[in-house]
Amino acid sequence: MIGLVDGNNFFVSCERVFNPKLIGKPVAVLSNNDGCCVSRSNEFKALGIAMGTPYFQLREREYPKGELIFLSSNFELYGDMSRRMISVLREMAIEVEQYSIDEAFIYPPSNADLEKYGCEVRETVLKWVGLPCGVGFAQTKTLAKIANHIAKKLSSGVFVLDQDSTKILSDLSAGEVWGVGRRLTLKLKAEKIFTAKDLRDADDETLRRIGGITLLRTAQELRGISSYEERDYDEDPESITCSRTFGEQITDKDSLMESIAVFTAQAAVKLRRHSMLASGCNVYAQLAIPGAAGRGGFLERTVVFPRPTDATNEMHAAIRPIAESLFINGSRYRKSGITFFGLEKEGRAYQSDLFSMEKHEASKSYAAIDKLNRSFGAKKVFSASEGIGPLKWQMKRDKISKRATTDWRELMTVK
DNA sequence: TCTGGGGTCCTAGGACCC
DNA sequence: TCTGGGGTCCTAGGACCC
Repeated sequence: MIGLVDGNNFFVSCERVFNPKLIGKPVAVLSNNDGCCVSRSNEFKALGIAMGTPYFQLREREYPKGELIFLSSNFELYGDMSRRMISVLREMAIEVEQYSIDEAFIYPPSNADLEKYGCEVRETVLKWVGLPCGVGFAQTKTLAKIANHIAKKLSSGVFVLDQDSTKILSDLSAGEVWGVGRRLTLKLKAEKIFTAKDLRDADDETLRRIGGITLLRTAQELRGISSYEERDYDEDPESITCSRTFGEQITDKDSLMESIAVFTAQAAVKLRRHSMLASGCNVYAQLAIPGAAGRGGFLERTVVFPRPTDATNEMHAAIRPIAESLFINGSRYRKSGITFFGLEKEGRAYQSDLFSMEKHEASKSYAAIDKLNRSFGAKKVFSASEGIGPLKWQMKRDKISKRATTDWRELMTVK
């Protein structure tokens, strides 16, 4: 049996740990730039406001003043709380596969009474970390996801799906199954596949035709046959991205180049954290097209580095001349970003690198720079190309809470 | 007139996830 | 006027190799 532990309303719950006044109230955490609601408390959900609703729409609606509480996202806090939750799970399970910031698959000890064990896991996470979660057990990951959904509606917060699941699957629409999104739901409807049970019992050829091998695997999982390879979600990534929508749109070349330099530097920090080298990157800018709801208008360039590298200055040098061609005079830009690809572990490339001495020196200085920036706060040491004044395109986060667990200067004070 | 088969690697695009 | 960011997997097609 596989278990899925999933934090309830995760970002909101993290905020409540350090601000108990938020308990019992309708609270939502907003995406970057205070764009839209990405995490909602139960009280907020009860008002019928959907996930992803733009914040500006809610500001205009008729709610009594102060009834709804909005917070900017504080990913430093959520990331740290997530690490704490996972470390509790590691103490209690045979194996843990973290799947996302707020959920993990766990393999329970053999012979465990799952109902009881699930409750213990739940209570320990709540007591030690302060976060409520749901725990679901089943034969496969897809079924464990379903068990978890049911668990969250129960007062115990735990559900074991071990008997025949036909009744449960026939009450569940196909679109709610993990791996079935909006597009697939439409295609399935055309084939008269409406419920999770219909999906489970559909014939393989139909499934293969409309959703490829991925959909076939989903159906297998519903049948109780594990079809996902065990994957360690903590292992090294295949690509690393850093991108942001600007706090306000920009029209000048300096700001655009500055933003790309900053995102390059940030992505390079992530790269070095994994001890990896990138062989190149895609760098892009998005034009602000009125009424396009943030879609379209992407300009993109591919840059191949002279050699695989993790040194920010080498990247800046290679990217700058090519990125300049993204700028069109008189255009407005809403976003820019960068994705590193062709990632490899540092040691492997090291041997084939003729200039390894030089490379080694660069790595050492960036290791020192990363350490300084970690100890003394972000952007204490940086390249001038990242901009020295206030950055006018920086994202808006007007309602951010304190980084209560990762910064000494922002600890809670008790009166 | 007749023009193989099998493999790898890379990229772009689509779909999905949280 | 104002709608996030960071990933994964699969597939198809092209380039290239023997």
